[in-house]
Amino acid sequence: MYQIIATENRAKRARFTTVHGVVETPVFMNVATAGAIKGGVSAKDLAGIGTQMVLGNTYHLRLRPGDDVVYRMGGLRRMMHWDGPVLTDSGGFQVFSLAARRKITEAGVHFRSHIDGRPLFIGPEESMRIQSHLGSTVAMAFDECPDARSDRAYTEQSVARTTRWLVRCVAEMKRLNGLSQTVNPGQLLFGINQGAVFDDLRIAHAKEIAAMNLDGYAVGGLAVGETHEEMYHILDVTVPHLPKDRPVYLMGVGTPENILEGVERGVDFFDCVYPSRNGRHGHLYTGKGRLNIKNRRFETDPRPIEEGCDCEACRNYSRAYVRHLIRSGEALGLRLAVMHNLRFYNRLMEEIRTAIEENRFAAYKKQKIEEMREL
RNA sequence: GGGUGGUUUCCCGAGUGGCCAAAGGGGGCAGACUGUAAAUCUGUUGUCACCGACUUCGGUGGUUCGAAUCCACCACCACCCA
Repeated sequence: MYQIIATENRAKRARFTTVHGVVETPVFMNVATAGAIKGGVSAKDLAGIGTQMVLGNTYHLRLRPGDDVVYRMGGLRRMMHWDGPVLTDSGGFQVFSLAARRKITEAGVHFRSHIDGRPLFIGPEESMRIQSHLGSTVAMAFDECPDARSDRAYTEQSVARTTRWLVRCVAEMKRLNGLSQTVNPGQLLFGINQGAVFDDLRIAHAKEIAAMNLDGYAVGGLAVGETHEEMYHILDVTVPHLPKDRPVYLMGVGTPENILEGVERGVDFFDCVYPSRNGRHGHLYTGKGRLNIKNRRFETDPRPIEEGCDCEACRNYSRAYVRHLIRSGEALGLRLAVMHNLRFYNRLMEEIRTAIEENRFAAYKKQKIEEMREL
């Protein structure tokens, strides 16, 4: 159930109620592709930093440990000991990121495993079955995420195929949810809008999938090579054509600024590898901008990563220590850095929600973006 | 005391007459990363007045048009024999 609590222009503050818990939006989902936040952060750690929802991946979990294994272990949520809602991506993004190792057909996509090269086929039905096995709260439709620079002809036929795949996803999910032995009754399905940077294709596709009465709608195929201006423009023209009474999810995005811009354009859900990956690489977020903790200037910096942050790293350790740990390849360094970044993102979303409730999001956003450029 | 091998740019380590400011690795410095093939990848790492010049390969002297590379002596280091 999706309930809008407050709005400010197109920005929405909403509540998404699922069988696995309530999600207050706008929300940033923490990315746990293979069933864990990379960098040594556990589900229990997430509970302590305000994470509401995590994301897992069909392709990765299918390969290892296998969705049948996850199923036998009681589903991804139980296996990773996460009580809250989980969204699983469909493998659609891997059609893009593993472009060199796959072949697309009408039936689906033939991959070669990035782990051992073995063949793997995922089509709409397979993706739904795997996600059902994983026991996620929200399953994503199996789509193709084309490169932002794809030409119009390719994009047109790609979007048309993604739509045909969506019809099959809906049918298969309906079948799975209707089985008496179903793994997780009531699993939700989000559709995905595509169309690269072509306004008319985006709009036509949005209208087409909006009519399919899905549980939520994602805008995919963004932040894959186009400029920020193009991404914001696509949101401007696309989101208004998605159902007002369903959550909107901007897939894979993004930077704190991208998120603020997305919220302003009506987005509820975000996810991105940035906080975890950048954390592992020593790029730490603060309200005044991003700092590369590996830089020499932090060698003897006694301050916490960010003054006033309540994460484990900032409450207990200096920048100098975190710098040393990261540079030394210590697991603790990765963990502290990732925890800090996730806490930063979670806190940003908390502030955004409050700002919308208090009808001052526009001012908050403007000030936040300015402050984040101070470093 | 005798013998053999060695001493290369921050470190390790290639290089045995010109294509060498000198491979490669490490370390250092900086950058990239957006539904995670990513604890990964890229650039850079003698000096400068930097499309060119200068200084450098233990030290000094020599051979040569030309030396990190050849010769002599010296200084250290390693191992072996007394």
